[in-house]
Amino acid sequence: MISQASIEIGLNAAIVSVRGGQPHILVSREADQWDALPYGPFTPIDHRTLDIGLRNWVREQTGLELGYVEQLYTFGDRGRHAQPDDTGSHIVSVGYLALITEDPLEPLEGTSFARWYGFLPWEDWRNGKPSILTEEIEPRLKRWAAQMDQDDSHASVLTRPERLRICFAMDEESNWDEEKVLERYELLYEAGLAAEAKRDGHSAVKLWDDLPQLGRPMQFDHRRVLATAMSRLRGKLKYRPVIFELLPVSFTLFELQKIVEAILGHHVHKQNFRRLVENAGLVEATGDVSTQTGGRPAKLFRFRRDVLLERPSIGVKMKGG
Amino acid sequence: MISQASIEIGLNAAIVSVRGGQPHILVSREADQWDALPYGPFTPIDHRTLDIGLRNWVREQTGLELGYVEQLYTFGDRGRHAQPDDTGSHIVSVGYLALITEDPLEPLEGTSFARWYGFLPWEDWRNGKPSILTEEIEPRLKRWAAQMDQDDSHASVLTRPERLRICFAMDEESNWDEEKVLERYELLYEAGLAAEAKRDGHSAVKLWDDLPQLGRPMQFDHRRVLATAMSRLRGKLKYRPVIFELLPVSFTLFELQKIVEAILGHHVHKQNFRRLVENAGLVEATGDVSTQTGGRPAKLFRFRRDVLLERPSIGVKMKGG
DNA sequence: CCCTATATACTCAATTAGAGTATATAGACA
DNA sequence: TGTCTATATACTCTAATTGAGTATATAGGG
Repeated sequence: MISQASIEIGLNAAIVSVRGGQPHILVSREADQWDALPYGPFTPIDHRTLDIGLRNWVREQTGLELGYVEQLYTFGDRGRHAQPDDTGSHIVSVGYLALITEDPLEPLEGTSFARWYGFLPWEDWRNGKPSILTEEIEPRLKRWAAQMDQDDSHASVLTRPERLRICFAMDEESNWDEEKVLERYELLYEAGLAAEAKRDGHSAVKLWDDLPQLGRPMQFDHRRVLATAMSRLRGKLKYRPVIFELLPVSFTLFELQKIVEAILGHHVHKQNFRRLVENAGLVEATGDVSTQTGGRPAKLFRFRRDVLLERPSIGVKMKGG
Repeated sequence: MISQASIEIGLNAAIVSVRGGQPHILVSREADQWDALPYGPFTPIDHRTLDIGLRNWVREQTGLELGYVEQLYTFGDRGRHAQPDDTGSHIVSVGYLALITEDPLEPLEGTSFARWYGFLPWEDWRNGKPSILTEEIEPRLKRWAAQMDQDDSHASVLTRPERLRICFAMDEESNWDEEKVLERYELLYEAGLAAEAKRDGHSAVKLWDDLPQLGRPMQFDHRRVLATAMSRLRGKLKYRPVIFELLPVSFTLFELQKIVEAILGHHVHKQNFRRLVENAGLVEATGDVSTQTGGRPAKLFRFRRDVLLERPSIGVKMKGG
């Protein structure tokens, strides 16, 4: 009698915090289950806007008070494993990115912080090219690109080798683009190399029999949300001063640099980084110094809130070094 | 007996096309009603993803086959006039941006193309600073900034004068930031200067009695979606070659420039624009020339699709001139 | 007092961006 | 035919930005 199944709106948040030089996200972890992002339904009765709804259940569920929050994307095929005969309610999920500082209070029972490069290990180039790329991913992607079935020859304007080149820099001239996190994950999913693809019954998985775990999988489409968050944050860093949402009120320039590197997944040129940050007027000295650095004491800085009033585009653009 | 009202997902699209030097959007227009964006519900039974759903009902409703499509934002307070006692279904709306070329076929009955600067006239600086700013908007915004009520003294980290400075460049040093389209519309709404604010019973409207129409209003929150689309497109132009989605297969560099200027809302330096576009390898000469230009014949170019395989970030960054 | 580790300052070349001048080639029209 | 006008296209110049490197400063540890 009902012409369409009911729809539910799910909000899930990638809540990012850098601790001990590693970016982490808040996950709910249960035995024998993949990790999941904090998730809550949107109830328009209680909350006027999506943002308010998100802040509320995050507070209830984790005890955290979110500061910076940004909507990422709305996915209609949550988990991608809704079957055609599925009569239950359909879930549309709205992904969010939230940033918090290395935090005083521990999250509540059932949730914990997990390293985000545990889920997407090929994204961390701080110690050189990750071996998982050379040893596991690239050989399989090459096989997948060579094997061209009719099924999706029309699926894209680009061929599979071209897509590998763009997303994974799989030839000599190409450069690894740190912002293509989502594109890389989607491509791995499509090639059947993400455990979620197997769960969803994706056809490409039949190519592989002894597939190792390529990054920790997550429930539903949460790894996709995480990849979206990483893409967005890596991009936004370069033209908005969002990085300071991850830092304490006062910090040394080297601490700032380490946080930036943790997010970008590669090193930056130290001297140029200092120049950029200081010339852009992003920070001001507090007058204090930190002697905890192991060498000459470092001046402490704070974020200059006035930059919000100044130039429209400002951030920490910087390529490797 | 039901603990929450049912939720409906609405998809609406800002379908942009430049015709005769003016950007237009497709609207459905009825007598005695404000214009609305093409709107359709998302039915997960029929369409696996939101994008597919969008393309489908746009085809049915307007006869258009969309090419480039990009999700903008998901709003939970659609129309913002849902009352607390509203027992009907709640609508979450997902905004989309779509780009089509100046089109051969006319849209179906009931829909038509409307100039987007008709809705947001203060955004078009191609003929200098719009008079609506100096004569209507700025004096009222100054009054609104000066009048500080307790209601929202805590609403923002920035004061009202600071926000005016950032969004509307309302002092000597500040520059108009063409990408802040959404922020400007939101501020006008908040100041009670958008007709939609009056419709929604916003308290700030009581400041004004003889308020002229500041841009054509739209139904629901559609002018907000349009502003989001304009912001996104103006930004994206600068680092992705999306502009070509609005152009025919072959074009002169001046035609390309005119389209860019139409979107950005200001003029660019002609010689530098040429240099940028050619050096970036965005286009290649077709070998033909166009004598329709009124002066020396102009070489015709086409978009070089190979750029998609090359540099990760490429577009037409260019400030006024 | 030297060694090491980090902080901070400064230099230099290559590239890019903003603004302007100069030249080329069509049609219109005297 | 020649000149005017309008547009197209090429080139110059300067300032700012970026990528990469060298040099110097100041702490603690042995």
